Amino acid sequence: MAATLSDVAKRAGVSKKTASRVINNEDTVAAATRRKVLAAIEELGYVPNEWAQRLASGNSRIVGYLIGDYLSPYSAHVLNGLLDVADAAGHHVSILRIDIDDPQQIERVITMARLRRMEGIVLAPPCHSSPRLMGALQEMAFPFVQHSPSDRCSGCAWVSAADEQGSYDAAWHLLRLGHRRIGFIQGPVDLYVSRARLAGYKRALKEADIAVDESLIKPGDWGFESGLEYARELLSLPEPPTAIMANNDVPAAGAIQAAWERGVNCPGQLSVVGFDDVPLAKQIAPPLTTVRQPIYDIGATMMSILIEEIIPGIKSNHAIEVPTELVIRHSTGAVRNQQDA
Amino acid sequence: MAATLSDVAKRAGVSKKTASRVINNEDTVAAATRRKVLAAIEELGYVPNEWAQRLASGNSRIVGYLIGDYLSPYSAHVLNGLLDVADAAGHHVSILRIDIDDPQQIERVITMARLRRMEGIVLAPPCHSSPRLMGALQEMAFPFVQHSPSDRCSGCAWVSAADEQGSYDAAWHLLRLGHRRIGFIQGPVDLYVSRARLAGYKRALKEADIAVDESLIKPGDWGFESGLEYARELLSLPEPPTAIMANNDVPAAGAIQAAWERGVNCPGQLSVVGFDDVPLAKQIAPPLTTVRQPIYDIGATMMSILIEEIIPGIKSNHAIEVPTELVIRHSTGAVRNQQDA
DNA sequence: GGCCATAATGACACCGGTATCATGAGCGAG
DNA sequence: CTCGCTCATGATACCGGTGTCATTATGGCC
Repeated sequence: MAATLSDVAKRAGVSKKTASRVINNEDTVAAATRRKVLAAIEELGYVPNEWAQRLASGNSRIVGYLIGDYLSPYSAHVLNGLLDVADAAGHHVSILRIDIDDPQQIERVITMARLRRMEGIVLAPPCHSSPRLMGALQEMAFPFVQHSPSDRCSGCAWVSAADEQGSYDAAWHLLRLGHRRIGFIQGPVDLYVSRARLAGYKRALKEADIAVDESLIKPGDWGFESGLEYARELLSLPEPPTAIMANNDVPAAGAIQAAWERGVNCPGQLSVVGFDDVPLAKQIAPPLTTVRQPIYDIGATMMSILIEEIIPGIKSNHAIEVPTELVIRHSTGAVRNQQDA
Repeated sequence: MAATLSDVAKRAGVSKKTASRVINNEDTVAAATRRKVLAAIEELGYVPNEWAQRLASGNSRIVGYLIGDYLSPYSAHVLNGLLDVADAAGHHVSILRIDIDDPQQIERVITMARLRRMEGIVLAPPCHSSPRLMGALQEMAFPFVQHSPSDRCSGCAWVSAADEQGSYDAAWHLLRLGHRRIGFIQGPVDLYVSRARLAGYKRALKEADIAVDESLIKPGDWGFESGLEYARELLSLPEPPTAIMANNDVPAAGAIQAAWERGVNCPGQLSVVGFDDVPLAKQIAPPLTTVRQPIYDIGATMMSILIEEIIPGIKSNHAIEVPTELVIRHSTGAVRNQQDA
């Protein structure tokens, strides 16, 4: 059906190899020959078969993007960055979705990676909380980059936002507005980012000479429901916080909804700060003050270092922390006097 | 490095073809032989090379997902459905992102599809508004499914939500609450879905004996900003609407924010209805009344019919409309008497 | 004019599988 | 015992490219 390299070669009156040289822009082809081959390609509408090329040349140029569960808006945005860089470099991105808690699925990842002859993998956050998976990958010497570091894997490559600093900045923003009781809704506590962001919050409080009140710190799972639920709990406290920081914009939106539910004005009576700056942040009312991570850039950077350095085995420092930026919108305001509240 | 089929065959003392038979579960292999081969596979840790299999067998099992611009939260959710079905069927999904307005990009799509030997393509909404692309695909007899129909392509396969009916239901919900002036923010007017949803709105108004006031109908582009902007315009009208329907949840959130900006209470003074029921819908305050589309299922259905019927060339009716469901949350309420407003 | 370096090209094996068809073994029937 | 048939298996070509290395043509130099 489709024209093959042999067809092109025959038509141009050259060997397969010479036709191949033209396609790959090798420089040892005479100008006249090149023209003949290009003409044949044009006439036949030839398009090479990538899979045959990859098989023959021995490099698959396929990288995996491993995400726990489903593709979220957040990971979709990371994926945009991954895809742009991968496309430009002629690499494919194969999406692997797994349930990280199921040990069998980890086998499946390894199998898929080998089945598809992937050359490397990008790991989305919850994935590198699995010691089994990390162990298996390291044992196989399988190239990978993590999105955010993990303490189980020292020396591993990662790209991450400056979580601790970002959280610290957000906390100081609230402190400067006069808030003294600041609630904190964490993400999954076994994740590095959750702990880093909590650490930033605590560092800021310490600098401001405010004792950490553990009753104001709640766990969470990055979901909307957890933000909603824990914010309700915080607002029900005998002495509720005047501000809530969430580890992520989605639970921050939950906190705003919790305030709305009971008629607590935001930012009048409750300030809320998120983290990430996903599209949601500016789509809610009030628009959310949040710590912007360059999500797209993190994706692009991970793919760059994976393709350019890690897969070729170039040694370099693959721990990249990118700065965050506090984006002040309308969900935060000066703390009111008690009688106003 | 990795064991090949030849290695397995050698170790098991059989021919490559027999080893291949075992791998593909062909039934003409003696039980004893099968055991030997399986043992060899186990010992060598053999995993077949999918690309070699695909090259040799002549079917690539690759399908494309073509989206305009970037992967949005909405298309990411469609993709989840696509991926689940594709994975189960052993197919790969290759994401193609293009700028639909650039004619050169259309060439690129065709080239990529041929380069990667894709067997079919799923087209996300804005893509089938390009007559050039559709023409090229039809001319090549390239298998594809559209997400939502397009009038430029009669007889083409598509899967879509019941847009007209969903919009009609939403409009009646508002009518029953007593609303007589209902603003409408459309999506891109050249898209089928935009027109279908507008048609449902008009049908409901007609049934309720309400004349369509064109000043209440605004265009839009599915973006948040357009919802915000057009809602501002609607609220600035001398006789503003008491409710706004948007073609999509994102601009509906924009409408809610526009109301918030000027202190218009939602749903007290303004009801807002969206469309799609993306996660955003329940993450805003007030939670959005919207028309739920089974987004994931639409993705899954598109992939199913593409793989099972369209690529094999089985004739059947590939125009599938899936029902929508009105989800009533808190952004809609009974219209108030004028003096309250 | 003869020699050698260099540029251009082709023959052929190979990547890791599958498909076709021939062949040999085993077995029941005549 | 032999024929004919089915079942299991293997030899070999092939998918559509790339890599290696040998070969041929060309040109510069002594």
